[in-house]
Amino acid sequence: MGTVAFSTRERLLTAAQELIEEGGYGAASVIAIAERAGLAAGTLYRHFASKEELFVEVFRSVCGREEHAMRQAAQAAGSAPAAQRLEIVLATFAQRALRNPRLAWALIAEPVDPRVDAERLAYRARYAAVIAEDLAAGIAAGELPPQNVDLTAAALVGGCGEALVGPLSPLAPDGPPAEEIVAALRTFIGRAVGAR
Amino acid sequence: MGTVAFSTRERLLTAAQELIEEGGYGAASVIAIAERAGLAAGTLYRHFASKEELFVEVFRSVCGREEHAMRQAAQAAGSAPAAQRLEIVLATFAQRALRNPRLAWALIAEPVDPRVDAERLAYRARYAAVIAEDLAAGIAAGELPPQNVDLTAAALVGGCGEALVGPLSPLAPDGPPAEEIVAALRTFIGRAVGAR
DNA sequence: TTGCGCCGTGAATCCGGATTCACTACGCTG
DNA sequence: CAGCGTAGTGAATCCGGATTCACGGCGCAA
Repeated sequence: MGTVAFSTRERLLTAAQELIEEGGYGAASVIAIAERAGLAAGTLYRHFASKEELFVEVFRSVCGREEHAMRQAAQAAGSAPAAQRLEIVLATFAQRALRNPRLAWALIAEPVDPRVDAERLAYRARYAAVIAEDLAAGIAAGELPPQNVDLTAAALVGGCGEALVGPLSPLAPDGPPAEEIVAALRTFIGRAVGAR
Repeated sequence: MGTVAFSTRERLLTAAQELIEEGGYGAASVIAIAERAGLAAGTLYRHFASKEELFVEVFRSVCGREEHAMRQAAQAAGSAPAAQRLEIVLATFAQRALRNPRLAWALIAEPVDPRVDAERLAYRARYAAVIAEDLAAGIAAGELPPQNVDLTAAALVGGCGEALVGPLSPLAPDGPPAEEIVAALRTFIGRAVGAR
């Protein structure tokens, strides 16, 4: 007991994620993935119809985790004023990204095959949806001024993403410390949202 | 007089741009580009060391044009209050993008080879620099609250980009009309920047 | 006219990965 | 033990584009 036997499928998924984490999509070739999972290339196809399918699944699991973390943060900040809740939710997103930069970069900005990219789009929309909910609640409560909720949400997600692209980029090793970035981001968010 | 003879090189560049405009990078294969320019594939290599080099050049010329347009808009709005100038500059960016969605999408979001992608990053930074200048001026003039200029600038560029990704996406044909998007964006920008 | 570059040609070739598939190994069941 | 199914193997193959290069014309200068 204790040691769970990981299925081959799972091993392939983690192998892929690890490789992406270390060297981006480029490093995650079928051969490299299989090798890390202790298998031969052909075996991958016993478990996934294609490499792309495997990637999509990795993408989903990681992004799903992020979305979940954001929702949890929102939950936890339940009673705070709307603007603060939004700051907290997006700061959560940013902090998590900064803690695992290479993976975050892969999810946010690195070029990928179109089908995987579609997944990216989808998850951005979901992140935006999380933001939009809180935004709408804040407006309804009279805490925030009326505004185009969907656009503001998209702009916030995009804004945070872009603000992180620099710091996350595998090319630009070290910029300002994470806390500073997050703090500045919170100021930005608070204002953008129309908090007095 | 009047009719300028376009060099073969120029014809290849416009052919590539047109193809990207119509069908994205995927549509711009070496053969398609050469064909549209009225040439054979091999000829492209008499004028560019590689396909990539050609792409980078297209990218630069288009993005350079955008940057120029933004700077001009900033110039023209010279006397307006800082927040308004920023709105105007970014609205210019957005409007131009919305007028040529497929190309804008290719420049802003479509997956490309890393070297071309590097160009994208570089130009985002230049757009951000344009914003940062006005931002800094506004703060110096006491019109805007002090803030992390670079981060705000990046977040604004990213925010506008993301807000446009939906509307621009070749997959999602028609959302709200352009003016509405631009108007909502201006509200967002004004607030994000800290205008009273 | 001959010689020499320059521009252009496009079929043949290269290239880097994904994908296939005939085969082996192992464990289970009748 | 024979039969069968599942998991695994990895060398061979496929694939889609970029890239090469041996081979014309064409115009200019000697």
